[in-house]
Amino acid sequence: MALIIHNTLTRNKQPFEPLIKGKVGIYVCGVTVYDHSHLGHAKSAINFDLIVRYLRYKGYDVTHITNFTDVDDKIIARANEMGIEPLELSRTMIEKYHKDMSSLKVKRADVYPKASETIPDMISMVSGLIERGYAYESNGSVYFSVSKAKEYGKLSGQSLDQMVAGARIEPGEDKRDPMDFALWKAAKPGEVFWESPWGKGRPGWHIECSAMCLKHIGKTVDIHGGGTDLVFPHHENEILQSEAYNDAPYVRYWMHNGMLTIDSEKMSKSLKNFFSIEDILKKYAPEVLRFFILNASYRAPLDYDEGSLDETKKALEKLQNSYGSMKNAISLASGTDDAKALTEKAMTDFEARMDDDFSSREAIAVMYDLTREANRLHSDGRLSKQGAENVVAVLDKFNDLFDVLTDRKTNVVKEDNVSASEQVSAEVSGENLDDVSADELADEGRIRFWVLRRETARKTKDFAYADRIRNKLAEFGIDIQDSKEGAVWKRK
RNA sequence: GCCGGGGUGACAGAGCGGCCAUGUGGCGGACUGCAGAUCCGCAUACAGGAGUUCAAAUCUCCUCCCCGGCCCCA
Repeated sequence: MALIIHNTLTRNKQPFEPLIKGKVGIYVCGVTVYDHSHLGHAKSAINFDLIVRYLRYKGYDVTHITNFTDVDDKIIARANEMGIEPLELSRTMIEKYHKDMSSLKVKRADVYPKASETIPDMISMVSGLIERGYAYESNGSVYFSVSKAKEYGKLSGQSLDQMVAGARIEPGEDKRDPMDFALWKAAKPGEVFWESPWGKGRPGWHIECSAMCLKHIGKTVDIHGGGTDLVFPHHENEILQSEAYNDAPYVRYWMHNGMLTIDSEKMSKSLKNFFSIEDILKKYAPEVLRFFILNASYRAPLDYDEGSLDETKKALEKLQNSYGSMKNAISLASGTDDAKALTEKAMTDFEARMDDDFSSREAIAVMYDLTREANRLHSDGRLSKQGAENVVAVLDKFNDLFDVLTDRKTNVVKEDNVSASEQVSAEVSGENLDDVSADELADEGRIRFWVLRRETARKTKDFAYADRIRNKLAEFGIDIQDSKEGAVWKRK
């Protein structure tokens, strides 16, 4: 089936056709690095992580670019407060960003261009725009003249007339028209600056993305992504600059992720209602966070509140449990059903959902359907070893994209994998349960020993003792569950 | 004010013309020594009003409410 993508430009879903067959150039707006990343940034990164992974899954040769804005008013202001150089601050924050994202298992982009390293490209673009009559210099700054633009507002639906009503010129700006925007800003005393044909200064915000797209992908990029908050004016202005400079369509598909909200309000640094990724990961596994984000539509706003991650954690455990039990069943199942009918349907449905604008939540629903059916086969004793393998293979494919299941080891203690000596020692040994220590249980053999003792106790209907063993091991984070295939233990 | 996106069962969140979403929670049942896991079943769901249609949560119009953007922002 063919992939369709929702394009902000047309506000419709369209079949995806890259400029060059088989290749995709995707540019995703990155962050302004003046502070730690929060959950909202994680949402954007994880949404696009899945999109890129799925494009690769579909066989496209993908070039993924994400920028860092490391030259900006807020960075300068923060650095001044801290008494350090702006680029030093941004360098630290970039490192932190990479660290956070890798702890969330976000795959790296192919290139992370920085504004500070793209200055010459921006300068030549600005010069070109002046030459072509789209921009003008004024007191050391350069502005893009919106009155020269042919199609103002085609992405956001804004019209110039309406915008002009509310716009005003800030003191110290030298614009001819209030809606004009800065391509290059003359340096104020004491600020970082670069030399340019217009004197000392630094680039405006919008120009960096245009320059980076051109440099790393080309005149036309297949997919340009970012948060919905960037649609206007950032992306709108990028279109104006790039199309004026390149004489080519700038972007084929605009993709915008919905904002993460907290108690229904947008999470943002300025509102001070954010949670840093680092803090959240102290309480929850990265898989839980990924699942929370992927278990929703990338385009819709996603509301976070106190209980959402706890609920997500339970929901994910359901899949994880099935994954674990299917893995065990590969060696232990005894039925004859190879589950082919299930797994083939699951794969078809899964891809159909993902092909429909990366509907991850629906794709997840398909996985729940699959595991429910597989669990039923398994508990009815109908699932074969091959069947378990087939189910695991599908879940692994799913997981290559979503990265939410872990290979956490579960261990089955069952008659036919227990040696005679283990059995004897479990029966005759008189060791004291109260002396059990974490050190002892570091040895899996000792865990098996206690699990076997418990089995023996259960056989002789000494349930009080069996329960004491289970409770004792639980104190050390070892969870024992009885199943038809024997006792299963795992470290929590 | 202008431009977008929404209002779905206890809750979270899909679907966008006819058929079961899915998950969490609740209740009942199966299995089990117990626990857990798993399975099965149950619950006045589609903001309100009018219309189109054989058929509407899904299309059209109106009303009400929420969120985002319009300075920076994923």
